[in-house]
Amino acid sequence: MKSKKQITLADIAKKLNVSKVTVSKALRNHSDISSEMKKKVQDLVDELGYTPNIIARNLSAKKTRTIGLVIPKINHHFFAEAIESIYTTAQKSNYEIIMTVSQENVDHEQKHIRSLLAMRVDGLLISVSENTTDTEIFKDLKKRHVPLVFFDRVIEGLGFNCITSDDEKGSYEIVKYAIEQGYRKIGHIGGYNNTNIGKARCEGYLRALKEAGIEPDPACLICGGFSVNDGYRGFMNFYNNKNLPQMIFAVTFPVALGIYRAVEELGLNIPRDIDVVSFGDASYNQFLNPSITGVHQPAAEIGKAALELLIDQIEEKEPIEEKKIVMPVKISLGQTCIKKEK
Amino acid sequence: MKSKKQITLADIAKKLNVSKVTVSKALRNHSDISSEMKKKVQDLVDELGYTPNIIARNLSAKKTRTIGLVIPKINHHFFAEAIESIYTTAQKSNYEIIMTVSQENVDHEQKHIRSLLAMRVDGLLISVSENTTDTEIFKDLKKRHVPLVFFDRVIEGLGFNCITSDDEKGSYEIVKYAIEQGYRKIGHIGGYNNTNIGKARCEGYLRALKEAGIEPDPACLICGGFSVNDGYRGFMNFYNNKNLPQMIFAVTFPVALGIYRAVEELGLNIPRDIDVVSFGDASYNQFLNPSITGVHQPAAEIGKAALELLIDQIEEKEPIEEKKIVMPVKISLGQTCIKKEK
DNA sequence: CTGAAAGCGCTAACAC
DNA sequence: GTGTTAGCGCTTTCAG
Repeated sequence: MKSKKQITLADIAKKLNVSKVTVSKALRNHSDISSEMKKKVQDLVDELGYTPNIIARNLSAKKTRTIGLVIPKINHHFFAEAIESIYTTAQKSNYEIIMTVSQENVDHEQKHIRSLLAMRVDGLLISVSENTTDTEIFKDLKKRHVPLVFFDRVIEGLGFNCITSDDEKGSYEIVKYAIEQGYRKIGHIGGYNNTNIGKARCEGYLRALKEAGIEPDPACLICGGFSVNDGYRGFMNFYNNKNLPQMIFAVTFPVALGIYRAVEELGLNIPRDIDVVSFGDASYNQFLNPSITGVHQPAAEIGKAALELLIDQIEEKEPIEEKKIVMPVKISLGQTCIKKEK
Repeated sequence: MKSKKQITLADIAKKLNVSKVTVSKALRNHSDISSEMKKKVQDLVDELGYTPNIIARNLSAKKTRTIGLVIPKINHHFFAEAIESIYTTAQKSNYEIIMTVSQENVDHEQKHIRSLLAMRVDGLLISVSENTTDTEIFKDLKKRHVPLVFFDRVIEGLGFNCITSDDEKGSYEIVKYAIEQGYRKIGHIGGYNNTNIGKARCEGYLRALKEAGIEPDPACLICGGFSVNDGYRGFMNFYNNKNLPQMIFAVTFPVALGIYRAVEELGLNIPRDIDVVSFGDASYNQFLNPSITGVHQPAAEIGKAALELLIDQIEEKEPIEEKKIVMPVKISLGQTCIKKEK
């Protein structure tokens, strides 16, 4: 802000022949100040276009009413929706959000956390990158009593509150559903097992298979990331190994899109040649060709709940005890995974 | 941050029996300080887990290396992509972004601008809401010499730099293309004419019609917003008035999706009963049924260019003279708007 | 190479 | 009601 000169409290105090304190209080509508004084101050403020310096205020207040948000990606329907909801919620509660994007990169993630700490945010809302395995930095945050809530991609056991979808159950149910439709050879293009969601979704998948008496075939299980490219690569992998399952359970919606891309490139067809279900969805799913049957994730609710929990923690100053909130999910039917005639 | 007690420069200075200044300089790797001293400082910093207080630094530096970003929506492919690119660019240039979302609401927009100003961001990157008509606040920013760049949804003539897609030309070309495919009765579900993009896209549409000797039919032109719901409502409007064109040019990709939704609900079919082209696209467009033929917008490039321009302005302190950058667009073919046999 | 002093703009605590 | 004093944590002169 390289204006000619920022107007300060002192400027307007001088013009009014009062002290800075009077002006400061008047601005914050303090009961100390007479209403005439308040009016005089307000008028001058409007006239001069004075904008209070929040930085100075925060410095002396030692809090910022600001939340640091760390997410792996923006351009992914789940996160876009969660973020939007976090912003809406923050606005209602009069908090500012400083969002940072790790791009699934651990170094960025750590750098961002440090920046946010340096900016003295009142708390942190984090969804970790797919490569985050080192928990040192979080243990350190715990030691420093930094209010922190993990959402979606969480790290348990560190004493922080976590909010996730019911990953295991959702996965179990969608795979069970596929089995009920007559599919037997069901593959999984999954995430990394070091992430809670990668692991839980894989476990749900395996549980459904076992429960149906289907022996899981390791060759049908590919682990990688959560992006479109990971889905693409995963499918190509199956294809090149001449090991196409009948049905693939994609760990995320973007992974499913990656499968779609690969399938299209290869001149194959869904569901004729290969069928797909996924964990997670998108508002435009209904317009896909074919639309995907999958697990609907309450992204907005998760974002909102995470922020509210964090704010409680910040404001009520309660001792932080690890609490895990699991949001229910449900299957949403599309044009894939239709009953298979044997 | 309600830690037991934040460690400050003074703490580490005392432990080292030197002054705060020495520590401060050592931390910023100032040439004044001996390397032994620097090492001692660094070691203690690591040991104590000291995190510098950026707020205090910013207060005395009178700048923040922070950019304020104001956008109307997140969950819209254009913005999601632009934001992602802005964040990546910011990271490279070592700037922090504070993003705010107006939700297409003018009051929020103004409130956010004021907050960002109060936070003393070094500059502002803005894409205005669809309802923004009052330019007072921007004139005020101009008076205060606040570095500001508009992108996509811009306000011209105020002396700020603007970056947009080539809205008029892109619209002209897609409509011209539709005409070449044999469509004559072409409608437009457009945005508000008080926005640059709504206006320019409508103008391009009209120019193409006129050039082809087609008299524009006012009944085929519906103005509204840029969202999925606006597309839905627009289409229902046509339908209820029993005035369906052969082809609709949607002002944005979400508007096109709204049309898709309405069409599906009514049991109609694209392109059998009604055809659609749109301005803007999405990475998942290729998987839509049918995929849309439309104008491809370089969202990431626009975001990047906007931020770079802003940073130049902030750092070079050049006098700000209005500059308008128009990014070229191109038609991307999908499954709609296929040659029509008369 | 190091440090003392002053100040960034605001607020809390306590007088007057 | 209003003002004085004393910081918040850091940086920038400018002496030493």
